Amino acid sequence: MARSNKDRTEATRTALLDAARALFVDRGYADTATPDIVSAAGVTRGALYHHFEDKKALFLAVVEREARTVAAEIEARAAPETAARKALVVGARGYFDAMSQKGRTRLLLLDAPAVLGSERAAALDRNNAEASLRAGLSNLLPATDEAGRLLDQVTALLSSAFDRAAIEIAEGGDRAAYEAAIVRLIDGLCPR
Amino acid sequence: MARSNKDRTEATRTALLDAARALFVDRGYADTATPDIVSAAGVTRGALYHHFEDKKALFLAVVEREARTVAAEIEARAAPETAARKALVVGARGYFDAMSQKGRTRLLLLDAPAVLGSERAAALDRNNAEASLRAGLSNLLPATDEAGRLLDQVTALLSSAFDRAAIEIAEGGDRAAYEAAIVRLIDGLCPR
DNA sequence: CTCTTTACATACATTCTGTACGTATGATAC
DNA sequence: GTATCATACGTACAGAATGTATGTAAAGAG
Repeated sequence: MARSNKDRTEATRTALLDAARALFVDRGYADTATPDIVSAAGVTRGALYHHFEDKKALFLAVVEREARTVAAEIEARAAPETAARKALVVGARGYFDAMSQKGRTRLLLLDAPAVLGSERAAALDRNNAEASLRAGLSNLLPATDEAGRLLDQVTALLSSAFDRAAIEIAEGGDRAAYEAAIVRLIDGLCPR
Repeated sequence: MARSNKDRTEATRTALLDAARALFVDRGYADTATPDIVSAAGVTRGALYHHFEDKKALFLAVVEREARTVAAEIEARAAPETAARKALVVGARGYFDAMSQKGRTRLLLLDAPAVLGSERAAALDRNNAEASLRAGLSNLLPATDEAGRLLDQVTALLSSAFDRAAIEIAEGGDRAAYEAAIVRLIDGLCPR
């Protein structure tokens, strides 16, 4: 079985990403050791440190892939041409569904900010889930209103509220109540 | 200089807490080694592991003390007998002031959830900063309104928004804009 | 004054991370 | 096709960190 270098790289990298994701989700970043990762992936630590600069870089790659997946799952459900408010509510449901996948809150919302720093984590969000939230809000809020003028800040704050809701739901909180609270927050932003 | 056991314990514990706080703030939990902590505190690792079960327990003690300090700083400014909305705005300013202390966002908002778990971190919040927020909101929102009925959830979401704002401000964001956005969120919750 | 407990100090075992070095195989130039 | 190079690993090692086990001196109790 002669494989091209490209194929080998691809196979090894995804094996590492898959194994690392499973362990990071299960035990958290700090309690996951690289020997366990490579053992689960069926490779050696030499392969890991060949493809990734260090453990943190591997974690970053896992998180980036996960964030893209979440964004894609939400996007897949977005009904086009719906009213701005409805689109936001649908987006909220999609986000909570996506974040219900076991361990995603830990991976994306707890470990990522601590390991990568809040700036890198926030940047990741901005390019994925937060981007669609911003788009939705900009459709809902007229630029003339104060909430519209503060679009960036309001987006960041609401995004954080979404994250907290996702965490609470993942830990057994009342999903309907948190969804209602989010909707109430959004409705409050609309001009009166 | 013959000291009682109580005094020795007190002195050693606070020396450890102070040194650990400074290093955790400066480098983060993961990049702070216990040899460095005890060296800065002028004691040995034996003393550390005598007074604290492990590194995590020391971190928890640091975070608990810090959370109480933040709550106290906010409380100290709270003007009694002001209107509900004004009280919340004053509380917001106090929170942002308190969280402006260098490294507090990292300690309380980034490392604590990752190290202690979101549940323990959330519980810490509930007993400190989040408690006064809840009280303020319960004065502002009538229990008959939806926002009032969802007080617990709304408090959690807003608390998270406060935290995100504090992080952004600490990283150079526009404080006035984030304050305005927070106020706009709160005002939106008031019944129309 | 004796006995026990507390508050440390020291030494050790385990484990992890990152690096240095060696090797085999695919890719490339001729 | 072959010589050369680059890539993709595997292995061995150095350094450091955590937690524990064990020893000791001083405080406290009776």
